[in-house]
Amino acid sequence: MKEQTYILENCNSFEPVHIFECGQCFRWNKEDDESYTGVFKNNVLNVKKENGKIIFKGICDGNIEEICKDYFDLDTNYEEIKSTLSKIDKYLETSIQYGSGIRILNQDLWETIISFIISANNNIPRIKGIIERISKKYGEKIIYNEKEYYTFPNMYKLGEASVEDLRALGLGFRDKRIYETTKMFLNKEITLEELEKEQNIDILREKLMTLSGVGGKVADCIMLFSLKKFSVFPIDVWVRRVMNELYIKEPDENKVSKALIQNLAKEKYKDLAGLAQQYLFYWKRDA
DNA sequence: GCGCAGGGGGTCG
DNA sequence: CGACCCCCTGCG
Repeated sequence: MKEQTYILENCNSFEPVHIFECGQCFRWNKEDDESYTGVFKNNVLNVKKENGKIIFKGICDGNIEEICKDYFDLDTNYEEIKSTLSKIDKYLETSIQYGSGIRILNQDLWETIISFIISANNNIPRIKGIIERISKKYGEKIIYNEKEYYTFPNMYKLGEASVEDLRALGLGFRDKRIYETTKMFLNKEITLEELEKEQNIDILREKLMTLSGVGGKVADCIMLFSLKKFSVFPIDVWVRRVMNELYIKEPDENKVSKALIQNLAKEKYKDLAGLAQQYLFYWKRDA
């Protein structure tokens, strides 16, 4: 495959560091020149912001412009979203200024399911390492700029791994969960297609939660980061901390129930709660 | 430098 | 509600 280039101009809502460091993805790494290189589907891409232009360059399985438009969700109007959210309160206004270039990626459902099962009780450097090792062992190799990259394995390839194989890759207690979830898909107890077409969020959430290793938080991340359900509001320790600090002000944040935070988020942010979560999370986690 | 404790984007029983 | 694998990080 040949290298392709696509340049995006006049985009005020696109900042590589915001997009790749806001916690939605695990396979993008910063280069020495501040650009980011990552693998998604069968593509290896480098993304660089220079003089206000976004330069996409890499090896793509198809037309680079179409692939970028889809993956970076370039047809969604973030100016409008940010304007709506900024009017809600001063916290959101500040956080949006801080993370003005955040975009929610259109990530592959299968990869997102497995990645967020791995994320449970884990930290980002280790999550990235595990996913890299899985890809290296079960994915396809792509050479770009004389470096080796590996695609994330499909369910059939990952299905070749035993629980012991997974344990050897450093998954820890998540080995069994990944093994079981993969088997559920291979046995067609559940399909990616039925998840992709399900529009009812509550039903979708329940279906996802039948998977081993998928609880409420992971299900919400999958819906937000892969299925474009902008209204869902994943609550992790950071988001709980922020919401308590800003609005609830309970001395012991652990006493604040998830339900209370969910209701608050829905009431304040409505159908854009998931995006509000990203701005707040990125803002307060860095602080 | 290196060794060691502490803890981490939650889920499950 | 406690256990859970194992790196990764930060301190001594």
